[in-house]
Amino acid sequence: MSWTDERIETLKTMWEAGQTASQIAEALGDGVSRNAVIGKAHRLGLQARPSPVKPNEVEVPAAAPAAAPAPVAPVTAAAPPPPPVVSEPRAAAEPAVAAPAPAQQPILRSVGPGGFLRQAPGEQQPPIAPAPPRRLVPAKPSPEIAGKTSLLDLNDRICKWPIGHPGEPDFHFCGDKVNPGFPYCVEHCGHAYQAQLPRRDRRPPPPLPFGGPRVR
DNA sequence: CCCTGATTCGC
DNA sequence: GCGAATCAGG
Repeated sequence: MSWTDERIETLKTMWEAGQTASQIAEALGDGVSRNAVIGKAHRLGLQARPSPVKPNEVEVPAAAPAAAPAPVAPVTAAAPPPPPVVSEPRAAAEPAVAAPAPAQQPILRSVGPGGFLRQAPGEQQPPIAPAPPRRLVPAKPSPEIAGKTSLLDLNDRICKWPIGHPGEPDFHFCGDKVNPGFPYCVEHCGHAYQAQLPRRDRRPPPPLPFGGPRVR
């Protein structure tokens, strides 16, 4: 796949929104690597953005007046404006009730009242999986959702648990790192994969993140 | 280890 | 122009 205008625009927008190169690469899909994104971003001229390995360029050789570049601000040059870095709370793990979520050393599997084993996720389908929203997929990433985990940011390793409701301005996804092998993070796996009680004893409907009355 | 962006360089 | 390889910091 080549760099079409749309893909370049997506790259630009996401890059400027502070998305990482990996996120952009996976959002673009089609085997676009992180390096491809970075390379293209640089070629497009849009670079900047704090790099972990490029903190600053101190320019104080001092004793070289002839080769010294022009002074910048004669008056108060000691405080350059801070870069507009929107520190992205990409993993706002809810403090919550500290769900233990004992990983999965043995396969995560619940036992029903009759003593039968339930299927573990991965063996078939999750019993309760939030349905993805239909429609309402912004064609262009908008700055409104910058910082939030939008649909564009979904990939194989971040939690796809929806936060809020589709259509709401702040609708986004959890975005935390997934519990490996699951589509959700450890905490939300605990919400998604619950042992089902027999139908007779199950009065309240399952806590679907979509559809049902507002959770949280 | 994982992650990040920057740079290089052969294609 | 492109992007894998590589580098280097967190």
